[in-house]
Amino acid sequence: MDQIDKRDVIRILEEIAVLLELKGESPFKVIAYSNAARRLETLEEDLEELVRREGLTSIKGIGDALSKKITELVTTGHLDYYDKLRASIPPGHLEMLRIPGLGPKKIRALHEKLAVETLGELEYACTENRLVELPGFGARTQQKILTGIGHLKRYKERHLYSEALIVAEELLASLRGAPGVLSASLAGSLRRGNETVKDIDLLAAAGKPEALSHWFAGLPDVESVTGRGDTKVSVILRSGINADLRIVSPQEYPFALHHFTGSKEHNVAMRSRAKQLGIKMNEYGLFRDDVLIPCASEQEVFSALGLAWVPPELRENTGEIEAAATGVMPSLLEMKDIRGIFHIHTTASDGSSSLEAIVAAAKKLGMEYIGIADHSEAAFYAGGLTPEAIRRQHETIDEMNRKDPRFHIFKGIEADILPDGRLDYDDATLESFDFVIAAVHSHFGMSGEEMTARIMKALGNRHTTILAHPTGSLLLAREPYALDLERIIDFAASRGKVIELNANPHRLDLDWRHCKYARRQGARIAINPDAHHAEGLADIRYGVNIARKGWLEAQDVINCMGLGEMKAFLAKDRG
DNA sequence: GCCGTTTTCGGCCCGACTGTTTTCAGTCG
Repeated sequence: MDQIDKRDVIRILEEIAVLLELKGESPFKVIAYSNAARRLETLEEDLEELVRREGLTSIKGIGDALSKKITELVTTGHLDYYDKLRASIPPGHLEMLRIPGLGPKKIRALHEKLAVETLGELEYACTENRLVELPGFGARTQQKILTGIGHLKRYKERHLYSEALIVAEELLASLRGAPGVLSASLAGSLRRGNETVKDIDLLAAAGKPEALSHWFAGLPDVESVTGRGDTKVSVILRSGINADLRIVSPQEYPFALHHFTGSKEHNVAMRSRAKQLGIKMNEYGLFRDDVLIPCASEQEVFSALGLAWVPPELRENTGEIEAAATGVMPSLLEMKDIRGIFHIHTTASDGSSSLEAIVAAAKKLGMEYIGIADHSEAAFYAGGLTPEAIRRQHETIDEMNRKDPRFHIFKGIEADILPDGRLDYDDATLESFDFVIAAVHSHFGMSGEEMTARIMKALGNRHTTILAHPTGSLLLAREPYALDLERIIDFAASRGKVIELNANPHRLDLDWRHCKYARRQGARIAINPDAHHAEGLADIRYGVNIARKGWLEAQDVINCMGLGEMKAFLAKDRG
């Protein structure tokens, strides 16, 4: 019997929903499965315990059929229904759902008419111009699919930072406990905190490299070994992520740590600086006239080149070396600077945690205040709030604020930016909030000019406090919409509007590449988890990471205001 | 698939866009 935990059950239910969609089942049946998965996500009781006492059907959204299936999964580790369903659908069809413009019906048509089962076959059919003649398809659809396949192929080679980090931190912990390891660290883009990474780079200092290399290749997480020498092991992990371990001597370690952290561009610039100083630099050390300059730490490596230590996040050759040469580095934002969290959804719209659960989670994170922002009315799909629902929510919040004066809940809304740039709700309703987050959730396809004008109009609205996820991109899934971001940032800065750095690990939008610009223009940033459940509040750490990468300091980020300052800030904003 | 003081069948998931059509199916948020 395979061991199955709650997460597996949730994953399988979600996959069944997708498979049923591909099969052309009733959309309501599909929703029933994904609903059940969501219910389990927020289940407080132990799932196994619940199964044992046959209490599953007491959960709203789980009836006889789902209860039986979940019970089978939990008790036997398998689900016959799921196995058969999976076997009946080509795996390539699941991937195709991620191509914009392709849904279950079109995928089925491609299968029936052209016998397309894999992404490769679909791409080939497009290049052969065979989609053009199919009913319901045409030249533009074919081109759109081809573009989508191109993106998908690029995305497949990369992983979200948050997902790679979990795997990498576990590996690092076991590596540090491995026999003979003196020091170990993450390296590469993961150590630099990039929003997506190609693989996991690890570095270790050890006396006996060949023994450690053997040990690493034999880890239970390792699916297969793609290369193994005395100083480098490359493996594919069970999670599907590639990992490289470099093993060096303790003496080489500081140099190797810098070298394998990169980025390539940073290293090139560092080597060029070293050369100017008559020093040769590589992964084995710094050498003057072929004599090693000993360094016990990365700090000393930088210092030997006349530089202050550069935090890994900044090593992208975007001015960090010049800054380090002056000896003054920015005092980068840290998690401990964050005192409040905005952009949180509750069960009032599409969130899955109650206001009470969110307050508890925020207090646990040491926050002084939060800002609730459920969806506005135009977002029907997300259960947007009617004016009546808003009134009720505000009463609840007022009551909670009265009961606990040491913690404050700000009343906000994530108001849709309508296609013409107006905000959802009339002025009187907007007036009733402490803050308004304006967000684009529809009509992504407009031209850059139109989109820029639309967003600027929304930013010009006196009620708008924050612009949500400014480019709408989803990492490894959806490209940003067309827009002139710099113009928007300039405008936001001139009107005292705040730009969101959405901390959801799938978004991380504002991009770190634009943070520095925003800062220079004087636009303030709000790091918002866009949380849809209480645990989601902790995603703020990913936003802090990106903010650091974007050179932001506590003074640039509104979340660092204390409660009193924030009250004044939002009050002024209303005026 | 689930649900039910409208209760064992028939709702549930709304509206707009896109690209295909010439009145609309499929996709998407």
